[in-house]
Amino acid sequence: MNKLTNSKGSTNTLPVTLKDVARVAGVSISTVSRILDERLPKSKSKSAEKVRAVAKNLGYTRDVMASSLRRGGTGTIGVLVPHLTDTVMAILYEELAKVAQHNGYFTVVATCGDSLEEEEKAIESLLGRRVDGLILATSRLDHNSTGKLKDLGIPYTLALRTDNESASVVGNDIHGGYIATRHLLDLGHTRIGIVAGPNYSSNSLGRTKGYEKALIEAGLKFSPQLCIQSRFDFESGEAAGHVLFALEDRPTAIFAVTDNLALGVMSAAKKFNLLPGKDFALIGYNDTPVLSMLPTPISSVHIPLDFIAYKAIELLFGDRTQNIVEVMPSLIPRYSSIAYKG
Amino acid sequence: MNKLTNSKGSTNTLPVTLKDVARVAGVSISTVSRILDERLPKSKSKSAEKVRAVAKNLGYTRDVMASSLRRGGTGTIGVLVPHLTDTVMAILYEELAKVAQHNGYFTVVATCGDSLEEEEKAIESLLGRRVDGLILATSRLDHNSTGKLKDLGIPYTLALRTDNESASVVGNDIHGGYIATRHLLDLGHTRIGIVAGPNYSSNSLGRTKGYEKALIEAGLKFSPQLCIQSRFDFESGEAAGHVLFALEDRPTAIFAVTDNLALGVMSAAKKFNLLPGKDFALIGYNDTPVLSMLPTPISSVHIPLDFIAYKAIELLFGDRTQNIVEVMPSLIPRYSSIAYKG
DNA sequence: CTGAAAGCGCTTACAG
DNA sequence: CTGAAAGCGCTTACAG
Repeated sequence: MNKLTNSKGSTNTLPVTLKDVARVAGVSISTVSRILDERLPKSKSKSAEKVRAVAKNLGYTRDVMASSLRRGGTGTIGVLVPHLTDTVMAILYEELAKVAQHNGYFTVVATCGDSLEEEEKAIESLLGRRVDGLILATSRLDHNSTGKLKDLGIPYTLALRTDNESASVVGNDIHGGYIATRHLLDLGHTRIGIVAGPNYSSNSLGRTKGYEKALIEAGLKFSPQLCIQSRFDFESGEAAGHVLFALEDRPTAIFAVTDNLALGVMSAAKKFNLLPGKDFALIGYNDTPVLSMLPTPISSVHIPLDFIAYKAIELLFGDRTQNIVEVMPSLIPRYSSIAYKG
Repeated sequence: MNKLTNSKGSTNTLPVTLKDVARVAGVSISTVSRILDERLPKSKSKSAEKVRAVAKNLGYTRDVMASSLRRGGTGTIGVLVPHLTDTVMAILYEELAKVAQHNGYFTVVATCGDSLEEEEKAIESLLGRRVDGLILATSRLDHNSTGKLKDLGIPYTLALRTDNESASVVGNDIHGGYIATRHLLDLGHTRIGIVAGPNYSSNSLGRTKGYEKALIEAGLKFSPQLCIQSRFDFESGEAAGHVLFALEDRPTAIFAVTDNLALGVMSAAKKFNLLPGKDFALIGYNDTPVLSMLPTPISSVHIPLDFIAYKAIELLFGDRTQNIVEVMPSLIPRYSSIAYKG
C-alpha cells in the first residue's frame, strides 16, 4: 500500500499539537489542554485568551483519536444501514447525523446491503473504531447480529425495524399496513394485491399483517395469490408486479410495503401498458421526495424520519425503560390511488 | 451530556485489550501485537496459533484509534458531499467506500449542504479525526476551502467538480453539455432552454458552455432568455421550469444540467399540463436509477461513478503527476427526448 | 522469535 | 489557576 503523499510528494506537515501551542504560548501542556477543553466553562483569564489566540493562529485542532483514547469514549455513534442509495436510509442517516451532532456526537456510517456476512463485518469495523453506541436499521428477525453487542455491553438501538426485544424506534407497521389497505378498500377496491417484502424483517411482516387485518375486517379474505413475497430492491418489486399483473383476474389495487417496491411495480406496469392512477391504484410506504414528482405521484404511508432519528438517539442516551418506541404513520393519498371503476 | 449506558443501566464492559490477550496466552504484549498485525506476514508458529485462538476467543478487536495514534496514520479517508439524499452523491460515496475498503482504508463521510460555513466546519471535523486524505465533491469556484488542506499538506482530491488546480476527477462537462444539446438539435429542436445550475460550480459552468458551443455550431445563437441560472435543488429546478414554460415563445426542449433539476422541470411541466416526451423534450445529467422508471423516463448524460470513485482514490494514493482526470460522458436517450414536431 | 521500554497526543488526579 | 507525572491501548526500535 502506498503511503498517502501530498501533491509535492512530500509527506504531510506534522499536525500542530498541544505541545506546540504550549511552547508558543509559554505555558504547560496541561494548562493548554484545560483551556481548550470544550466541556469546561470557558475561562476568561489573560492566559486563556492568549492560548486560544495561539491555538487559532497555529491552526491547532485537537486529535480526537488521542483525546478519546484518554477520555475513555470516542464521542462517536455508529450507524448501519443497508444502502445509502436507498433514499429513505439516506434521509434517516442525515437526520441521525444532525441530532447526534447537536448532542456533541459524531456519526460514522457503514452499509452492508442485505448480506448477513457484510452486516457482521460492518459491525466489527464500527466496533474497532470504538463507537460509543450503535444505531442499526438492518436488524433481521432470522439472525441475531446483536448478540455480540449485548455481550460487550455496547449500547445500541434499532431504527425502523425491531427484533421485539432490543431498544427500537419503529413506525407502527401493522397500523401502517392497515391504513394503506383501508384507504384502498374505501375507494371501492376488493382485489388488492400486496408486494410484501422479505419475511426476515419486522417492518414488512407488520405491514403485511395490517393488510390482512384490514381485509378480514372488510369481510374479504386473504388470498395467498395476491400476496407476493419479495426482497427490498427495485428489481424484486418489478418481478412481483409482473406476477400480479399477469394474473388472470388481476388486482385493481396494489400495496407495496416500500417505496422502492412501488417504483418496481410502476416499472412492471409500464410493460403491461398500465398506468397507476388510471388503470390501477398504487400505494407505497416511506415517502421520499421524488415520489411526489412523478406524473402520477405514488400514494404513500408516511413516517417522520426526523422524529425516528431523534427518538433513536434519545433511546441510546436515555434510561431505556421504554424500550420500544412506536411512531404512528400517516396516509398521503395521491393521484395514484384512484377509486375502483368496476 | 448523559453517558451512554447499556440496557441494564450499567456502564460498558471494558473492551478486551492486547494486555488481556497477552495475559491469557502467556506471552508479552509486544508479541501479541506483532502476531495480530495484519500487515506482517502471517506467522504459523505454535504460539502464533495460540495467540490468535485466544484473541478470537476473548473477542478481541484492535482499538483502531490507539493503533493509528502510534502508527501515525489513521487509515481513514474523509469524504465530503453536499447531501447523501442526492442519489448521485450516495452512489459516489458507496463506490468510494468500496474502493477504499479494497485498499485497506476506511471512509468517513460528512455532508455540508450548499453552505460554505458548513463546508468549513465539516472539513475541520474530518481533520480532527486525522483522516489520511480527503475527497471533496463540494468544491466551489468562488471560494477556496482547500487552502487549509494545502497548508497542512493533507492530500485531497476533488470529485465531479474541479477548481482547475487541485487534483480532480471529473466528467468532461463541456462535452457532456455539448452532446446533450447536440442530441436535441439533431431531433430538430431550435429553441432549447437550459436550467443552468449555479455559477460557482465547475460542472454547471462546463455543461452550460457545452450547450452554448453546440448552439453556435448549429448556427443558432445563445439566448440569455432561455438560460436560467439556478441552485442544485429540486425547488430551484421547478422555479426555472416555470420561467421557461411561462415564456411567450417557450422552448420545445430543455436541458437541465442535473437530474434533480430535470425532476424539478417535470414538476413545473405538470402545472402547465405539459408532458415531457410529448409536449417538450427533456434531458438531464448524471443518471440515477429512478429516472429510468418514470412513465416518461428522462434522457440523460451519464458518467460512470464507479470509475470516478476508482480514479479519485488512485489519485489520492498515486504520484499525482496527472492532476486532472477527465472522464468522457455518454448519452442515454429515452422517451423524454422526442423529435420536434413544428 | 521474544520482551522491556519508549512514545503517539491527549487528559486528569495530584500537589503546589 | 498552574505544572509534573501517569496512563489510555497500541506499535516499534532495541537488545537479547
